[in-house]
Order: sequence, then structure tokens, then C-alpha cells
Amino acid sequence: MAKNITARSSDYSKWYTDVVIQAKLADYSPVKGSMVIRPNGYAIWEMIQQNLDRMFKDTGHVNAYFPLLIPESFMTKEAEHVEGFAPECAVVTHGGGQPLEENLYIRPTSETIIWSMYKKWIMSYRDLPILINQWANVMRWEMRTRLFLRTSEFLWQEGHTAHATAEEAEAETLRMLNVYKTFAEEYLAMPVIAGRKSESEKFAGAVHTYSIEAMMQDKKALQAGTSHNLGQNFAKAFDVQFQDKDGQRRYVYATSWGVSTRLIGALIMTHSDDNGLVLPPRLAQRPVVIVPIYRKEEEKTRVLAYADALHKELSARHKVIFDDREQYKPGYKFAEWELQGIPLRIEIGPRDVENNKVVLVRRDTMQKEFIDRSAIAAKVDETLPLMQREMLEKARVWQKENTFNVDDYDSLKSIIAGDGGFINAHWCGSADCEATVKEATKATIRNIPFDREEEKGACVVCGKPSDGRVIFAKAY
RNA sequence: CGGGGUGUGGCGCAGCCUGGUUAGCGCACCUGCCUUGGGAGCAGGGGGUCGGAGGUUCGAAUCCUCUCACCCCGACCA
Repeated sequence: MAKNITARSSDYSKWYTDVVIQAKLADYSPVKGSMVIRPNGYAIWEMIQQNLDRMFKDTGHVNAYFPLLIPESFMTKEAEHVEGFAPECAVVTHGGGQPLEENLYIRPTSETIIWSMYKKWIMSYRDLPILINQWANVMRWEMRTRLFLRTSEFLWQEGHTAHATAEEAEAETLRMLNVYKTFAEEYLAMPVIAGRKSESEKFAGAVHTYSIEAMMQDKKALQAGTSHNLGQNFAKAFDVQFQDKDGQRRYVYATSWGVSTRLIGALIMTHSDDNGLVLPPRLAQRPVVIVPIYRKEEEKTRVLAYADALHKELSARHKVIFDDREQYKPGYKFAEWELQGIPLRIEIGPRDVENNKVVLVRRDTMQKEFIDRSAIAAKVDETLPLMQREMLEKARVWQKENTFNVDDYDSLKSIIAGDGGFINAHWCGSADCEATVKEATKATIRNIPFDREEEKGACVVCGKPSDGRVIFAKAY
């Protein structure tokens, strides 16, 4: 039905791009690999920011801003870190028409600049913990880019905390991953699996990395958030020590954690359909649209008065779009707001005015319902959270139905080669077996779920003993 | 960087092979009429250095050379 959107069944990847472009979420920029986030897309980002920011504040974090440019010498201080990031960094070599004394890196992430500052700020255990977050842009020179999912420049938040003890740092790392999980499920209506990354998949410079992984509608995995326990690696690289209660000087323990505009891509690929974007109500800046319908001048007067009164009533509690544009017919408007994912549409025509009703349409199910005029406000209040819950539930079912326990390598290979999905399989813990699977199937270990069952088994590749299952899947 | 593809009004394309008046078509846009419960219709109208440079030719969107950009598929990644 949607005019310019490729069906998911015919080309998933084209469908995704069509939704992003047609729903006016983003557009290609003149620079390869970077994108313009248009107002519809940015509104989603603002909702993500607002809600996450509140959750960060509630857990004791504060915001700050560190600069975009990082001296080259900083980048090279932490060995693993530089190895991980150097190839994908943009470097400024000139300024004011002159070659620079020292090259400046455009931040791919801010650990180095932040820890250079923490060194100045941390003297005593009394200065700890430091719980700072920043909302910023970063740049990674990607070879292959896709709108929202992977662009050279992207927006994110990065939390950087400093702690006196390893236990505290670990608790923070887990706490923030849990914030992401809660946010993903309660706001994005996107079920995720929280767990630990394997050694080969962890962040450059981390002791270990945790992630939340979501399943998209094409059954591929998408890493939606990460949280790193950095141990003392950065403290050592930047010589950040504090004097503890016992008078001893010790290196500080660090964490960092982030989510990016990639979440918008995740949101699209979790819920949207062939008619366009489907937004969970809590992510919709404007969750309701009213479309008046009329033919004759006399009908117009009545319908608009009726609709306007309802608009005013609903606006007390929700941001409501009142689409009284004259140049478009109702059918066009329906299609347009569907494409843009507005959760609830209220249609008001002469017959509704006559009967003291309105038509309420849910974007996720496309269900139409006649509602009494007197009941509509309560119905809207009730439907938005209901829709939010049902969208999460639907996504959960999808994830569950496409997750398979597998005990032999051949089945793993044939599932990945076929329809795909998440595969729960035993793994001995060796990087070799992990690499073997990756080479053969392109699937990687997404993470080692926290809530996996303790279950003795045999590694699906080599047969050595394993303590539990990990998730294999192809990933974005 | 390897393989493939595309550059022609805002968008999507045709024209190119076989050079020849004023470069077409659909959508979008503007004006008017008419319409409005699932992307209406009619009439009129505006808008193009044919990605760029060079060459061949009386004449180039079209042929030749070079170049640039973007997209898709692979190697790297949140």
C-alpha cells in the first residue's frame, strides 16, 4: 500500500533505507558516510536523550562536555586502545593555514581526553567516585555505512566514571548496562539480552565489556548498548592515582558506557512495517494526530468545531497534531502519518459528529475502533500504554520464536545459512572456536547472557567442556 | 582497496547503441476550478551548465580519453 517503500519480504535492507528516507528521519549528506538527521529523526533522538538523561541523573551522574579534538600523543598512550581505534580515526593536520605542531584526532570516543583531565582532578579517595556523562558527536572512519546503523559521525552519550575500587567499578558497569536494558525495554519496547562480550569482541582497552543485544525483524542481532569495565588500564596510561584512606597511592578504576543514534535504527528494525515507521508511544514526541474529514462547507464547519474541541481537550495531556491542512485529502493524510509512525490517529467525519463518535486507529495493529466522544480522552490515555506493552510483547515473541538451542555444529551452520536467528550453543571459551564459527558462517558470539542456565555441555565446535550457552548470530 | 552499478529540472527515470531543430515522461511544486470516510480529477504554468574536464565533429546528453561523486556486494566496525 505504501507507495515508495520496498516490502520487507522482497529486500529488507532496501526497506530499511526507504523507511528512513520516506519517513523523513534522515537524509544523505554531501560527505560520504555522514548523514543529516532531519526533524522527525531528531525528535526521536530527543526522546531518547530526555529519558536516558533522567535515568542517568537518577543514578547520580552529572553531565559535562569535553572537546572534540584530541592530541595525537593522548591517543597513543593506551596500547590496546590505539591499536583498536587508530585505523578508523580522522586526523586534523592543519590549522590556520599552517601544519600543526602535533596532529589532532577527532574523537572516536573520549577516554583519553577525559582521563587526561581526571588526572588533574583526582587527588584523594574523597574525590571519588566521579560520575560524568557527556552527550556528544564522535567520528569513526567507517568503510561501509548505513543510515543510523553505522555512519562516520554519530551522536551518542558516553559515561566515564572513576572509582576507588575494582568492585565499585564493576558494580557501576553492570548498573549502567541495566539502565540500558530497562530503557530499551520500557521505552523502545525492544527486548534485549544482557551479557558479557567475548574477549575478541570487547572494547579496545577494556578489561571486559558488557552489551545488550536485540533481534531485528530479519533475525540479525544488533548491539544496542555497551558498558565497559576499564579496570586500571586508562588510569595507568594517564597516571591517575589517588591517596586512599590508608595513605597508600593507588590507581583509579574506570568504566565507560554508551548508546548512540544507532538506537534509532534498532527502533526502526524492531517495529516498523511495510507502511513505514512504527513508533512506540513513549518515543513519539507527538503520539496523536487528528484528521478531520468533510465534504461540504457546512460539514466542514461542524467537523472542525468538533475536532477542534477534542484537540483542545486532548492537548491538556498529550502533544496532538491537528491536521487541518486543506490541500490534502484524508486518505493522503492517513498514509502520511502512518509513514511517519504516529501511534494513534483520530479520524473525525460528519457521520462521527452526527453520532457523537470518533474513529481511533492504532498504528501498530492498524485496528480501527469507534469510540464515544465522551470516552475518547480516557481511551487515548489507556491505549498509549497498552500499545507500548503490546509492542514489547510482540517483539519478545519474535525473539523467542527465533532463538534456538543447538547442540551440534552442523545445525548451527544450517540455521545461520538458512533463515537465521539467535543460536544458544555451548562454547568452550576459546577464541579459536569462536573464529572458526565466524569464518564458516559470519555469525559471531553476541554475548554470554547473564541469565543463562548453569548447564554443563560440550563446545559446539571442539567438544570440550562448557559451563553454559552463548548466543551466536549474524550481527549488524 | 577489489568486484558490480549509476550520474539528465527537487525526486524517480527515458533518450545514448545508430550524433542532427526548442532534451522528454511520471511524481513533487505554483495558479485556478473541482473534490475530501484510504495516497482524487481537469486546465494552465515555472523550473535542466545532461556530474566535471579535455578531445573528435559543421554539429555531442549521445562517440573517445581522463576525472570526480554516490550506491550495492566483499575485507574493518557501535
